[in-house]
Amino acid sequence: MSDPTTPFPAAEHDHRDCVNSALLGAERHCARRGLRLTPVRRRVLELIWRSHRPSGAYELLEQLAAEGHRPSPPTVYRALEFLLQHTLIHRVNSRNAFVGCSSPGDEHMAQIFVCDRCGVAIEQADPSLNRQILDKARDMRFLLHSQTVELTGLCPQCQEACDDD
Amino acid sequence: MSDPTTPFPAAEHDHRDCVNSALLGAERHCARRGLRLTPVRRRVLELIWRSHRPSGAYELLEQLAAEGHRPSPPTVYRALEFLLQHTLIHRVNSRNAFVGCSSPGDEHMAQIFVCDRCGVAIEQADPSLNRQILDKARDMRFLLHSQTVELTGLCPQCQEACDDD
DNA sequence: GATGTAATGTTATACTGTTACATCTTCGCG
DNA sequence: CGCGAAGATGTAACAGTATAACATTACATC
Repeated sequence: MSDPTTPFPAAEHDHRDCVNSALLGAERHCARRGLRLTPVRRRVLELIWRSHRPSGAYELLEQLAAEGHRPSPPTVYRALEFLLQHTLIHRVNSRNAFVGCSSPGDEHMAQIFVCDRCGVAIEQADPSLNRQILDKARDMRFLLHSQTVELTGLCPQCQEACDDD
Repeated sequence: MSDPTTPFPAAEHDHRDCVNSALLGAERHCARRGLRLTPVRRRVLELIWRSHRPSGAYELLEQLAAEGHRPSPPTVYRALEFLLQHTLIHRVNSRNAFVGCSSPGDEHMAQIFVCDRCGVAIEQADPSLNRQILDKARDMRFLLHSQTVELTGLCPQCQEACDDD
């Protein structure tokens, strides 16, 4: 059953839609800004979007190697840097991994919810939470540059699965 | 001038007080719970409290080595694990580093503000921010286990310093 | 003092990320 | 077109972070 009360993707969702819209969004964003979504960068983005689970850099390296490219770490890290810089992906600091950004190219404050069990990470940009953080920083006279807000726990699907055990 | 409007430690604050109260707090907490604050663990905690800047594991290793201990990575990581487990320190995920916890032994949701310029990290447990996060998780039917909230930017002191440049 | 558990020592290795420099592509421009 | 500058990729070596696996020692309890 799909559950509209949670942003977590249903197990049976059509993931091709996710990939397509992510790549389309990235292409549009790059085209508009004259950025070069080169084959490596595009491929890395595609690999990251294979699932909603954050991918590690060396995991991506292996996947590229399996396709015959056999790139070296800097190649992948450079692609990741580009994708990060232009907000096509997010870095999940608590896991040293990378996940597709759901509003590509749009610089924004976001929270990332990561499920301990299935590994799925989803992004939320909750306006009132963002506001609260900005207010708090202002109150502290802290000039905010960037934020890492990562919440880990169990997604709704995995809670049900655990109950069944 | 000390500024009561910010929780960032003033440059000229008496840091011995910080260290003493941290160690005292840790000792009390361990005593009450029958935990063993062994020499290594105590020493690592002390080293972390040398400053308000998060320390890396290998930085701690070097400092221990300078004292003649010459421990190996697992020793330090095990001490860190103990200190983390009992909330005597926090891990700063965005830096792979560790900072002293200001309410030792008390499990709590905290936000960490890290200054890009001076490196100082301070901890805040803002109740309304915590509430907001809990509410958000509840709305999403997400069962929250732990959180990483790290905000980077410029502390008040460093903002002034930058203005002078 | 024997015994079981917790803590530490030791070696090796896995995982994550970067430096430095060479080469190649792309693109604007004369 | 050809040239030069900037951008992107290739390559090799290495730096930084963390853990696995197993041996040994210290400690508490009986």
